[in-house]
Amino acid sequence: MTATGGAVLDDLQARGLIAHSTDLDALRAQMDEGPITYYVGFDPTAPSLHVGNLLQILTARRLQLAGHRPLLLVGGSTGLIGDPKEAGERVMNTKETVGDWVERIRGQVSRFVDLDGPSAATLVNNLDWTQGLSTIDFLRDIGKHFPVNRMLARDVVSSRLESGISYTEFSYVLLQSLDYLELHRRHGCVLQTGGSDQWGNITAGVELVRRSEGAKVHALATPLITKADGTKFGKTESGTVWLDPALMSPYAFYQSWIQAEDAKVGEYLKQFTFVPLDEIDALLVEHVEKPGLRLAQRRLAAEVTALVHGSQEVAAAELASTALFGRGDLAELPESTLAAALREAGAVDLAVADAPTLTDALVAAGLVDSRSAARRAVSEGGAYVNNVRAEDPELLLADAPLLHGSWLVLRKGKRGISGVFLNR
RNA sequence: GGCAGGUUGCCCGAGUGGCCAAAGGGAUCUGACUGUAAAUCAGACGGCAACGCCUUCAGAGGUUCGAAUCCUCUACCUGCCA
Repeated sequence: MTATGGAVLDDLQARGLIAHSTDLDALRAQMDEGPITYYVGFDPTAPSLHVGNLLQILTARRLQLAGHRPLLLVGGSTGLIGDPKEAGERVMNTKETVGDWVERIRGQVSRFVDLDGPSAATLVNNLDWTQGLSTIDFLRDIGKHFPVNRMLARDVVSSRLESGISYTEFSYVLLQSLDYLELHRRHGCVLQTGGSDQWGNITAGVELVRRSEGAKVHALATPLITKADGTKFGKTESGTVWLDPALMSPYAFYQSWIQAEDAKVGEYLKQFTFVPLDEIDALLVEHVEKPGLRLAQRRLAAEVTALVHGSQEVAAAELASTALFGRGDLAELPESTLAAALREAGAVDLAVADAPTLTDALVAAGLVDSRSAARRAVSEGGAYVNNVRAEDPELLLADAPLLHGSWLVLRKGKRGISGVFLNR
């Protein structure tokens, strides 16, 4: 944890955070000589960062804790262009939208690092050096270093040649490479980190710095985080796991980690938390003995939620989770606890006057997409009221056994929970 | 510019006049088992005032008692020839 200099690379490696790298020994030697400056970039493609980005922020934080200086780049210009992805051409967002997202993401990113002190982080925006750049200068100074035959050979690009790729996206790699060059010139940056999906862009930058400055700079890529079945991590049934509490409640965020698979929970603990490795190993031993207790998942959820939302939110999420998923009788929970738990998990207010039925409530709570789906859930035995399986989709909520006179706990399946507050 | 083929539900992909809300697979959801895990097995999977009705098969129009299926135009994609 307190590794400094180049030893931090051992920690990264032990945590399974290095999937690709340039010359690691040379990097280590340079880090041992003194603090280095490194950068990681985030493109504003959404109003918030997600857990995939979190891994990058935390990796940057680990390096900072080891005494190195982070440059956190939010891509005001690259976000306007769009990194080519296999799925196809990206939707172009307006400059206003991207500008707004840049601000939000700068705010998110800066919470995870120290902005003061000897290894203070600096926030940078690549709009600063692309705004005034003329096309002619760009093509002469940057473009000249990029052989099109090699650009075409890159996996993402070649996979897009069939389906089509715009010149805009094709050019993206030049901009990201330019970022590295600029940061090298302006800040002496000698390391870029990022996800393995960025490896091509990152090494292109390394190459550009070498060609135009004759300098040897470095790169590290974290692995693609996957679930046990090999699919991409960071999605729940409801979509992306966002860091912004406005887009995903801390409770839902906590839940997404609680549901981590046994086969993966150890990896996640190493990659997404600062818990010392020996402590993680000890925890995993315990977890293997008593997997049913889900100790590893609980610790993981608590640690990551604390990093992103703070320990107060962890307490609230834990309280809500224990209350709603615990073995105890819901009716025995004090009203304040129950209400707090349900407000945390998400609750809807319905009026007795509207004579809402179970079907209405399932829809209103967003547990199902349609009334058909609500009826289906009931007929499949997948709908529960106060943890008791419901039989009748037309059940009037007013006739249900209300907790403390006005609350119901609605559940669909194993994990979908919502509260209903019935107004009289 | 010419010729040929294609555009189907979340994705892939059958279907070429009625038996089609549309095969099959994937994803997803639910149940059983269990631990808010995985694997396995089973079921579901357009909507609704629901044994019926409504809206879907790129878009618009047409033929027909009846179209995803036939015709016309438009848009986009692919291959072959210039």
